[in-house]
Amino acid sequence: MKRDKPKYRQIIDAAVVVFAENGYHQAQVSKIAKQAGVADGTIYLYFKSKEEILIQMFQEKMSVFVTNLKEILKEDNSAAEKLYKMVENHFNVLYSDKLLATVTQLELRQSNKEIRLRINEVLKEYLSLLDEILIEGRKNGEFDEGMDVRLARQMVFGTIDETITTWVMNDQKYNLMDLAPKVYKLLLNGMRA
Amino acid sequence: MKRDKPKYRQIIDAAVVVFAENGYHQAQVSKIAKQAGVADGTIYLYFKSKEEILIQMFQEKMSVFVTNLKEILKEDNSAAEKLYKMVENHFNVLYSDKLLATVTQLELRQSNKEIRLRINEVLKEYLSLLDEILIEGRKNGEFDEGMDVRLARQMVFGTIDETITTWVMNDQKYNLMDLAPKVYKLLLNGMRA
Amino acid sequence: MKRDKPKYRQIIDAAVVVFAENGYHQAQVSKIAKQAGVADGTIYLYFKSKEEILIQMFQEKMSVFVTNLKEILKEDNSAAEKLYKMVENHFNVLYSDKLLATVTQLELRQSNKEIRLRINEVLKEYLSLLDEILIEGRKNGEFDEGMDVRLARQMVFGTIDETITTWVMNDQKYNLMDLAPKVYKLLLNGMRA
Amino acid sequence: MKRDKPKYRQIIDAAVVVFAENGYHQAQVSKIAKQAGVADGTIYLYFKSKEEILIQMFQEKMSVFVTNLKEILKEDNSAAEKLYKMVENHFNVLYSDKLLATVTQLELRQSNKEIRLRINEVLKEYLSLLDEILIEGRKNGEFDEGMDVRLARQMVFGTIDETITTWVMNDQKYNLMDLAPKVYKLLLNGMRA
DNA sequence: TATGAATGAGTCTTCATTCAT
DNA sequence: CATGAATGAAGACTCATTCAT
Repeated sequence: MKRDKPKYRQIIDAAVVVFAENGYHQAQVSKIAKQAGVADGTIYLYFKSKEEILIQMFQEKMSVFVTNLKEILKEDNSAAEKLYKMVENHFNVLYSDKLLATVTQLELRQSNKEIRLRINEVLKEYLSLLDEILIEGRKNGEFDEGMDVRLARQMVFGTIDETITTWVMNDQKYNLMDLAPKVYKLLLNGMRA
Repeated sequence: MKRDKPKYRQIIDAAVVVFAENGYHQAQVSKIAKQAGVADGTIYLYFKSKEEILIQMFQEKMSVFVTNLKEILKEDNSAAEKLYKMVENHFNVLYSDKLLATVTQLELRQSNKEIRLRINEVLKEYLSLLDEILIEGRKNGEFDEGMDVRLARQMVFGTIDETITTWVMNDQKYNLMDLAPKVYKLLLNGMRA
Repeated sequence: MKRDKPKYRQIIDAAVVVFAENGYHQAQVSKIAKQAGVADGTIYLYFKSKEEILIQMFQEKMSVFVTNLKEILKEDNSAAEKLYKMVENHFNVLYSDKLLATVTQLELRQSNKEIRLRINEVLKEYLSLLDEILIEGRKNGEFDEGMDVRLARQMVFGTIDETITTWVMNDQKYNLMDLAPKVYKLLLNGMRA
Repeated sequence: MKRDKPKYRQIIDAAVVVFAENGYHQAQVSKIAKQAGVADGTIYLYFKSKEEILIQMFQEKMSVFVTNLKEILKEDNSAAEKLYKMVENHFNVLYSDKLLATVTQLELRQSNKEIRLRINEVLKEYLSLLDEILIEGRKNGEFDEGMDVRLARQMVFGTIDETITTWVMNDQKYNLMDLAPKVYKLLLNGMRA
């Protein structure tokens, strides 16, 4: 399996650094290769194209969000508590890896429509897990029974996303983690019965 | 004044079409010129660069949002009602001009960081007006007095933005306007005292 | 006659300024028009093309050299004295009009081969007058009777030209006129019997 | 070292041909690439820009003049003999490579001021060696002790340059080498004590 | 005569990808 | 597996010239 080989990881990690430091359009394959310590051509032994690096990088990194969220879902907590942990986790992953935050919130979005559609595919699993929380909360009366799950999910994700993007655009100069409880409270109110 | 000349408008309108149909990076200046019915060089009599077309187009179109929102603020209504009208207006403007919706939600974001910073400048006026609603509602007790206005604004804008982007990504195949009251209700709950 | 109309002169004078200040390749027709205080299109009522401005400008300015040199030839002096006055005049004209010096020594030479051939045509009259001095001097024994007039002319003109070009390239920071007697002496020696 | 690779030389040689045949402004990079038998992009693996080709080409070719002149200076000859050999060498190098003569005397000068300043830098070494001859001759009494070396150098170089340029402009239709002794004699007279 | 808005041909350079070694 | 030299397609922008007014 290619993904387990050390060069595969080297390249993915190099891509995060190069995208964060140079922006999407200045992230040439040769820069990524240099950062990874391999030859340009070697990239193509592991990835079909430059776009593929981007997508696989996103998949790799998203898997952390998904893995963590699955753990959160397994715990014996209320839907509200799960929601809180989900928000906190989302903030925490990007707060802990500021390069990654820059890449996901800014640079990645400069890719073309087709890539972003594929990125959205990757996001879907994460959003489904979020839906599970929302459905559970609606069923057990924590959230409003008339709540539209799809819209609620868009509110949760849209709010989180906007909050983090603003933080990144402001050069990450305030403490993102301080916002987690406040964002949670706002969102919870929105959905409460 | 260049902005009042017919060719200026022709080019702006052509740019919306070409950006929507081809995406930012496939929107060659020659395509825009052809769509506008002018020579390539004519573009540069009205715009300093291709990027400038994008920014000016955004400014022109954003001014509709701002103008409408200013009207809404003048009316003698509760903050909640103003919020409702704001959401409805935002949805309506993009629902009424589906090409524009594609451009603002998808294509515009492919531009580089610098352009997006300038676009954000334009957005600021709109977001300030939104803040006015939120502050008014907080003051008169409609919204929670402990509410963080900046976060609330990010929730409102983030939710609206995510909702519309999802609609565009789904090829605008459902009726966006149906979502306005529901989105409003979710947001209002979030902020209610 | 077009040459007598005021706009013709305005444009020629503007061209000297614009060529000197911006260099040949940055001397756009629109800049010349602006400097001359006329519309772009007006240029083409007086000149067939941009190249034509250059050539006519050179002709106009060269005529000063020629007129002065004709006066010098008429005077009742030895060939050596005429040569001295010729050198002095050449230096003086360009020393007195530093913009013109920049144009003739640097900017004009950036034009293409065809233009420079036409400029050389204009130079020919001047060089023929120089030949007259050389032939006279050779005939009356002032200069070496075995002297090749064409080569001697190339020495005289080449030396003058190189001297002035060096002065211009050094930002005209020393006094060109001080060099006239020394250059004359060098050249005279070269040709003396 | 890039300069030792065969493609580097191929491109330099192709550039001489293309510049000579088409002139500076009609010497498109794609023409040079075609003439060199490489892809357009390959040019940029060896040269930073089109201008850089010009400058490096000039440096490569000028080095022949300088190398030869250094040899001449080493020989145990009078300053006058060295001057003669210098003139002869200068004529001979360009007489032997008529394409190069066209490029140095005509096409190179069409480049902009900045490039010509860099070209002048390259010339300086050559002119310093010429100065050595002149100073030596002045010291040992061969040349006039009151001679201004800078002016004498400008006479020597200006005369040579003008002679060769005239020869090139006349389509190199007479034998340049025949002029060497005559030019030498003229110059020597100019400087003789 | 004079204007100046409009035209559209023309080119350097970048960089993702390939392939001979 | 790994290399990195070579490829070549693609596009924003300038500016001399025209022509309707």
